[in-house]
Amino acid sequence: MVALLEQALQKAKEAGDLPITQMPEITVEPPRVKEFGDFASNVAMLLTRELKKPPQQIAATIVKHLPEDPLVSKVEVAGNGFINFTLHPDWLYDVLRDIQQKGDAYGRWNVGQGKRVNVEFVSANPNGPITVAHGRGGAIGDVLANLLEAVGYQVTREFYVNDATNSLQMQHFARSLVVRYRQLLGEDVELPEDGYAGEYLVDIARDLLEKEGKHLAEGDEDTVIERFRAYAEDAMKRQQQQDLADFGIVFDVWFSENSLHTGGQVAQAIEELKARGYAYEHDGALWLRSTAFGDDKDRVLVRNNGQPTYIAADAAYHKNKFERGFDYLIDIWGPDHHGYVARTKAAVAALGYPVENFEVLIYQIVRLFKGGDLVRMSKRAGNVVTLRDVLEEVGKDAARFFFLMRSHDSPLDFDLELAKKESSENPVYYVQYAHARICSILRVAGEQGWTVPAAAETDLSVLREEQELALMKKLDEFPEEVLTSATERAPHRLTRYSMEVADAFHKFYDTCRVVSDDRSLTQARLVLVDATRIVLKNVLGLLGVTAPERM
RNA sequence: GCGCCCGUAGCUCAAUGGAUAGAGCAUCAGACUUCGGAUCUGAGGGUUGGGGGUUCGAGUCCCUCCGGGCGCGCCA
Repeated sequence: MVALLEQALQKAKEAGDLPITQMPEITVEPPRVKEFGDFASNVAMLLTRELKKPPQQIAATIVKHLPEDPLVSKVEVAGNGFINFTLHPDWLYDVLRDIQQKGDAYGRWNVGQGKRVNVEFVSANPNGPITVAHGRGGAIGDVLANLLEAVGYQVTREFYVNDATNSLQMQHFARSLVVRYRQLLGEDVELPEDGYAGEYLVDIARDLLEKEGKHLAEGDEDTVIERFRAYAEDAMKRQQQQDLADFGIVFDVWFSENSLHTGGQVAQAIEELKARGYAYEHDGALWLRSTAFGDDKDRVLVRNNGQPTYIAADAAYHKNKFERGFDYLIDIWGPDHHGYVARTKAAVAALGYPVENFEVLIYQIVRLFKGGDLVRMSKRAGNVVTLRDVLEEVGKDAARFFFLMRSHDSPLDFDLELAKKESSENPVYYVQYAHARICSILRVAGEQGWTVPAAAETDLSVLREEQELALMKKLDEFPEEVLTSATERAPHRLTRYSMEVADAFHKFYDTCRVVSDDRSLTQARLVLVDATRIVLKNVLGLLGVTAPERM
């Protein structure tokens, strides 16, 4: 279609009908309203400025020069200048053949050409369980990673562990654990003011007591704190790994912040920043000149007590990622971190790395609802709802799907009651049901001796019902949808698309019987139904949601 | 005060600068002697927060105002 339009423009130009100097970027898209045909192009409008003529007139000229094509059955110029193409249904039959031939690979691209992308997400501190908020970041990151792989990138999923032993948080965390441990021993001690009130610490303390005995809190304070810190952190990390695995996320790399400190990489990054002239001494501290790269103020790299700050470690971390050979870095952060985007980008730029290859995606908050009621959460009070709570309540599939029903930059209301419902109100069931229903049809067909025939050898031209054509068009959109979702960093588009496919299928099912006495119609519909199954399986696969054969 | 995100149907949200702004839920009215009714059909419902601008065309881009969320540490 694009090629046809290009030829038409070229011919019109040569004929002197359209004196254009520069070829416009020609795009073709399915129109909103199906009466306008199968594909539409807005080239004529794009040329109005240069040609100073109304778009309809330009469109008419283009159409006059449009070469004949056996696939195109009708070309019309709309009143506003759109050029609308109606195609012979044959092109849709090619879509089915394409799907059947490619199978799992239908929807995949190679635009990434094997370039390496590091997607860093979740990165929860090792001082508490994975929460629902992390769950959202997890779903976004994991599915974005799937999408990038699908379009041809080589992706590494990475979790940054904020395990710097000297951080205040980890110190408070360790102290709180010591208190819980002593309480279990019957001592009358209370949590410090900045302590962690969560029940999970009691569980860890109990575990510690059982496995290591009751003498762990003896000895000088620093030794005790460090002992408990190391134990708690390890236990926490294992639990996080398990929770995420149960959520369907397996990281390739768990990167330790502490290793940057102990390995000298933080110090090295600081030296490099100094050498490049982007670090300076002031008030006894060392500052990063982040304002040189658009930040509102400069940031402290090394405190006046000699301790490096978080941003120093982050500079070293991103430098490390580029040094590991990644072409692109994508960080996925929670809403409370958006203030750190500018300074982190500044650090990357100051170190001389291509900042345009470093993206940060900020997702917005998650509010949990139970029926109509908001579930209140507060980390300080220790009543955080964990990802595990949600998984136990609604299951992995519903959880992942729900986290991806909204754009990442829109707040998300997660209704636990709805996610649990086994009815059409629940979109994840709606989509899975479509898949199970297809499998059921194929089973029944199989029992009657039918198999899905090779599409290339099947007469598909009997597929003429409106619902059949609509379904095929929807299946045709899949590869484009994958590409857009990946490049726009919009994994949530997949949930919507999956619902549209399910919708188109259910409408087809309602009007068209697959297995019938009509041999050629049955064969053609088996191809269509199986192609739908493949697309549903592929899109659910990208979402990390199972495609059940029975429900 | 400054920065980021958001404001679209009763509710929750979609919509590479394109045509008559779409879904789901909710509400109301309908449809199975059939391969899975966890389904389908239909109806009502809108000044896209207000006002300016950019252009062939703006929910989308720019300015401004209003409203909401979050962040503004030598914490991570």
